[in-house]
Amino acid sequence: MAFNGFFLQIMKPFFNNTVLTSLKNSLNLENSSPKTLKFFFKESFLFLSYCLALCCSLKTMARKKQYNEEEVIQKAMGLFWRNGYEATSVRMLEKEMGINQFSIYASFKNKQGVFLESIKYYKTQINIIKDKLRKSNNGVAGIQQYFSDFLEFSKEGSLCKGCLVTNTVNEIKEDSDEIIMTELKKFANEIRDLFVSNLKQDDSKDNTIIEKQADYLMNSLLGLSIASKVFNQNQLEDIIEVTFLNL
Amino acid sequence: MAFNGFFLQIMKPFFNNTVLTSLKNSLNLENSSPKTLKFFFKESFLFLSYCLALCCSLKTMARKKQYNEEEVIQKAMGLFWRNGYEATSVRMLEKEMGINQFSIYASFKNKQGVFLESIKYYKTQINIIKDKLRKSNNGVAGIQQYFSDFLEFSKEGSLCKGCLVTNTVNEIKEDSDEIIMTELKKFANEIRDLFVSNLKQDDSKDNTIIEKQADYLMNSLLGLSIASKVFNQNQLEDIIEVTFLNL
DNA sequence: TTATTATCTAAGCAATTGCTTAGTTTTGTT
DNA sequence: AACAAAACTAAGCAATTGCTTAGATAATAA
Repeated sequence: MAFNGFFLQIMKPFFNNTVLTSLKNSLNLENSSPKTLKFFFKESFLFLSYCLALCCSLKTMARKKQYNEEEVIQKAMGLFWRNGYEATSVRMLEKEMGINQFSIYASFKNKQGVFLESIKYYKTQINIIKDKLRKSNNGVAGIQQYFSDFLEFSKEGSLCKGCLVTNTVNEIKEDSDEIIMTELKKFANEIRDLFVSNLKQDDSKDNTIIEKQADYLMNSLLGLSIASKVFNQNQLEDIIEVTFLNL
Repeated sequence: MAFNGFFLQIMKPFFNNTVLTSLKNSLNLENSSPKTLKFFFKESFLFLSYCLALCCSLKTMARKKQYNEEEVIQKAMGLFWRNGYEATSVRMLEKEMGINQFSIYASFKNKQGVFLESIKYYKTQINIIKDKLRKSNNGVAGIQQYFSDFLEFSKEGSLCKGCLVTNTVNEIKEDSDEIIMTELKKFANEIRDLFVSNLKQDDSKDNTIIEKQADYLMNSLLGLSIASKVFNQNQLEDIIEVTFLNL
């Protein structure tokens, strides 16, 4: 039996639009807002009965999703990268992603959700140069190449956008968005671990030196993220050169 | 003849409140908004006659200013430093500075004016450690001490606020506030020049090396501004130590 | 052709923002 | 005590913000 308009009409008085959409898309309540969860438990009996009815609905959807989520997230990531998190409004996202606000909220729940998906996409892209470093097995020279690759990666035409993660860490306050902060710190630690791994390829370095040098390299990378917006290409290359003189 | 309510009443229909306040405080039209200037020129005849009357007003003000501008700017600077420029609303400034919004606009013209005054004050404070570096005549070791002094300077209790200038550079987009960007770049160049000056105390360095090392040090300082918010004290000290191994 | 869902459109909401207004209160001078 | 200006208070404005609603339209399967 198909999930039909009759059931939807009956459920409407109990759930708002985005909840209904969520219900249709998935029964996964993970990350639902407390308000939504509270409402769900409050109407648990009715909810259960409708879920039963929903589970009976086996027919494929009449209309397939038209926009590709990865494509629109890529566009959103670009905007966040150029503008920063706070200065990017949902209306700007709507224009850049090419889908309307309702679809944004239906697919990603809220602005933060769009941003977190953008960070995930950013990770897949920067993984290209991280994998290059991982596979190079080239110790410090590999890390130096990573720095150059990173500068190339952060360019958009003549515009240098720095690192999306570093930009955002410096922009939002820790207490204002813990989820985002946690993700960003995780990301930074992954890069640091990679540096440690490559530094360990030099048997002459003991662990204390390696930890210090890893922090030193992270600091330089943080600096480059900002410097890339202010210094010219020659200066940036010189900075990398001097950075690696004694490693 | 005193500047009295009669003149003020007559001028009121031609000027808004903040212009009237400005008129009373000063005849300096520098940095007046184009709208204000246009209005001034538009009513130049009337304006000139009132200026004449104003110039005749020799009596001292009945009531002295009660709040100290430097004190309130110091408080504003602290807020901008902790929160960032955009995340600091005028209502928050009002609370922190302890004066009402009208007085803020009367004294500083707009939010940007408050921020620019805050940057000026920030400069007077960081000049303490810049002067220490300038007078130390201690080459690279003096610069290293400056790094440590900077970390101490950026602390507020256990909170590390980074560099007010670096924070803001990373937060606002270049095209969104040119006046602020210009001030911030000027500030950075002053510090770089100081580094160059100290590096030159080592006769063995030629100019090319010095320019490279100055950029390298600026990059490290930019990095520290962010790192100071994330890394612990030992890590920061290690970063500085490793940074100066290359010089 | 009909049913169903995806996606859109237009409008709206409450809160926040930078800034202004008009009148009131406070304070210091005469 | 009166006068004059500083500073305050309360309210307001237009624009922007994140997010929601209700109905309409488009696209696909049956």
